[in-house]
Formats: sequence, C-alpha cells, structure tokens
Amino acid sequence: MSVQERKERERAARERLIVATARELAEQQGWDAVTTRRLAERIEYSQPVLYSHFRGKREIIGAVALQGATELAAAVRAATSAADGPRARVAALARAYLDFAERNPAVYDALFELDGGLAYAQEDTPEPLKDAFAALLETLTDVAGDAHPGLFTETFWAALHGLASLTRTGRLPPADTEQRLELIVSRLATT
Amino acid sequence: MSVQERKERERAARERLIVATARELAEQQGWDAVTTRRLAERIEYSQPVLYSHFRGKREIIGAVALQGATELAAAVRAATSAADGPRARVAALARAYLDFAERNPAVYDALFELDGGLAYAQEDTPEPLKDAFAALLETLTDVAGDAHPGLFTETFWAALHGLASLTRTGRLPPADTEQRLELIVSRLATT
DNA sequence: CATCTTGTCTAGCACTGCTAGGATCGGGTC
DNA sequence: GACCCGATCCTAGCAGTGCTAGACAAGATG
Repeated sequence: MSVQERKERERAARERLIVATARELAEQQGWDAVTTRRLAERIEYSQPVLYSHFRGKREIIGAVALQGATELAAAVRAATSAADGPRARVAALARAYLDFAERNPAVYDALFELDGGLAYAQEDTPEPLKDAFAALLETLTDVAGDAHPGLFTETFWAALHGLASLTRTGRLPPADTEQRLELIVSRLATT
Repeated sequence: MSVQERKERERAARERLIVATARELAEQQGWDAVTTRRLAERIEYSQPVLYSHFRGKREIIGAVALQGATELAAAVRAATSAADGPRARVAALARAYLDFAERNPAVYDALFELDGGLAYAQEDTPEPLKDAFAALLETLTDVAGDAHPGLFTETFWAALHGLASLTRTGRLPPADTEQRLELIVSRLATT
C-alpha cells in the first residue's frame, strides 16, 4: 500500500503544481496566455497529463477560483477583525475586497468573470465559495438595517464587484476609486 | 462620381450587415459562436471581406457595442422621461438598465464585459458611450445629494453593472433581482 | 524472470483569427 | 466597341487553440 500512497502524494503534488503554475501564468500574462501547451511545458509534462487531472481548461480555472475564494475570505476576515465598530468594519471589508481584486486580477477573473464551471449560490456550491460569501455576510449583517442580511450582502457585493470589474477593464478611471468606495459604504450601510 | 458613390453605399450597407449579423449570431448562440468563418458564411462573403471593413474580430465587437450604447441611452431616457419625481425616475432608470442587460445579453457583453477595443471615460471615448453615460447622469444628478454628480453616477452605474453581471453569469440567483434593485435605489439615492 | 497494468508521450483532429497571392470583374480611356 | 488597369474578392494556407486516440515504456505483481 505504501507504493500506492506515494503515488497518490506525487499525483496530488503535481495537481497543486498545475494549479499554481496556471495561476502564476495568468497573473503574469493574463488568462489568454494560459494555453494547455504552455502550461504543460511549464510543468514539464505533456499536454495529456493535464487532462488526467482536470476535465479541461475550464476546470483548471475553477481550481484557481476555489483557491482564490479561500484567500479572499481570509483577507476579508483579517481586515474586518482589525477594525472597531460596524461602520469601520464595513469600510475595511470593502477596501480588502477591492484590494484583493487589484492585487490578484487573474484570480479575481477566475472567480467572478470567467467560466470555471462552478455552481454559485446553490446547494452544490463548493465550500470555499460559500465561505467567502459567509465572510461578507458576517460583517454586513450588522449594517443591513431593515433589509434581509443575505439580500443586503448580495447587493453590497454586487456594488463592490461592479466597481472592481469596471475599474479593472478600464471603464472607470482608477483615480477616484476610494471616493466611490466611501460613497457605497456610507449610503448602503445603515449606521 | 455616381459610380463611386454607389459603391460606397453598398460598402456601408455590407458593413451594417456584418455588424447586424454578428450581433444576431451572438444573441442566438453567444459570442464564442461568432467566428470569422461562421460570420463570413452568414453574410455570404469570404472571410477576408470582414478584414476589409474591420481590423479584426475585436473591432466587430466594438461596433456592436457602439450600437448597443445608443440603444441603451435611448432606453434609459425613454424610461426616465415617463416617470414623475426624482426618486421614481431613478427607479425607472435602474429597471431600464437591468432590463436592457437581460434582453440583450450579447450586446451588454460587448459593451461592458468583452474587449471591443474602445476607450472608456477618456477624451477620445466614442460619442455613443459618452452619451450613454450622459443619459445616466441626467437623472442621477438630482439624487446625488452632497456627492459629485459624475462620481455618484459612476458609483450607481457600477452597482447596477455588478447586479447585471453577477446575475447574468449565474453568480446571483435571478429571483430577488427586483428587491436588490430597490435596495440600491432607496439607499444610494438621496430623496 | 515473464507478464501485465499503469502512466506518459507522440501525433493528430477539428477548430480559431488572420493574411498572402492569384483570379476575376468592372469602369475609364482610346 | 476593344483594351487595359485597378479595385475587389476568393482560395489556400499559416500558426495557434483545446482536446484525444493509440503507441510505447517503465514499473509492480505473479
């Protein structure tokens, strides 16, 4: 059995390598540059090896997205727990979210822009995604006011996503991001 | 000269045909299905003809986007002008925007999701895009409160785009769209 | 040591956006 | 009306894409 276990370990390690390499390549040159050939070359295996781990490119994007979801949740929780008072925590959450999107554009794309074959907002939604939403919910519930916490969180999230998405694709000038953020926080959140 | 003019007319007509066909194909089967071969076949010309009108596929997407911007501006203006009072006009604007995104998903993608090679929020931004933003600005200025009208419009637009984008890609359940919309309108707009 | 499974690679498919070069058609000139 | 020449269009092809069938070799098992 030890032999089989070793093989499984090696296989798992290679899978992590694939995901890490795809993510790295995407952050460096964008997702368009992440082709199965280039990815295979970078991990020093042939193309078909990728398909013994993932059904296709879409699933690789999905794997990067799940990794990103975990990190996003952690980033949001770290930021909110370091702030005092509901209002300050919401502002910290918003900044942490936009900061994550700016620092990890490819991961953000994998999560919220591209098709990674993941189910969102359903029963079979992967745990990391549920948890990332939960991280938002924890802080935003306190400022939902008379709105349903889940619905409020969805709406607040959508506003943040709109800012992140439009800014990153050059549709909004990046200069006034902070002011837009403060506008969203101050108006959407009930004190 | 008449001959040349006729040729120019025919050429312009063919260009409109290309754009209309690309849009139609995109709405029917998504932008991925809009390949230069399929597009060429539908307009009953060979592929290279496309490149005598547009630099490449990106520019075709851009042409569809510009068409969509004009229609979006018209839709927003029609909706807002039919409502009484600033608050009702804002709600009408938001509904018209989301309605446009839902009815014309491919056009919406061309405008705000894909790369059509257009400049946004700059001096050399095409007129239809500027005008679409102006259509939002006209109504939203009245409810900007103490915020700068332009900045407020950008922020409100981002919130709407977030809703449209996340809903259309299956990241938000479509059921409660109306409630999220009302939340945005009631909290972002000052009465 | 022979066998057989497991894993990997080579080679190839059908498709993509895009382009070079040749053929053909039409208008302008004699 | 005949010719030429330029504009216009198409055939064929390039390099690249995601993905897969089948050959092959290395390893574990008897």
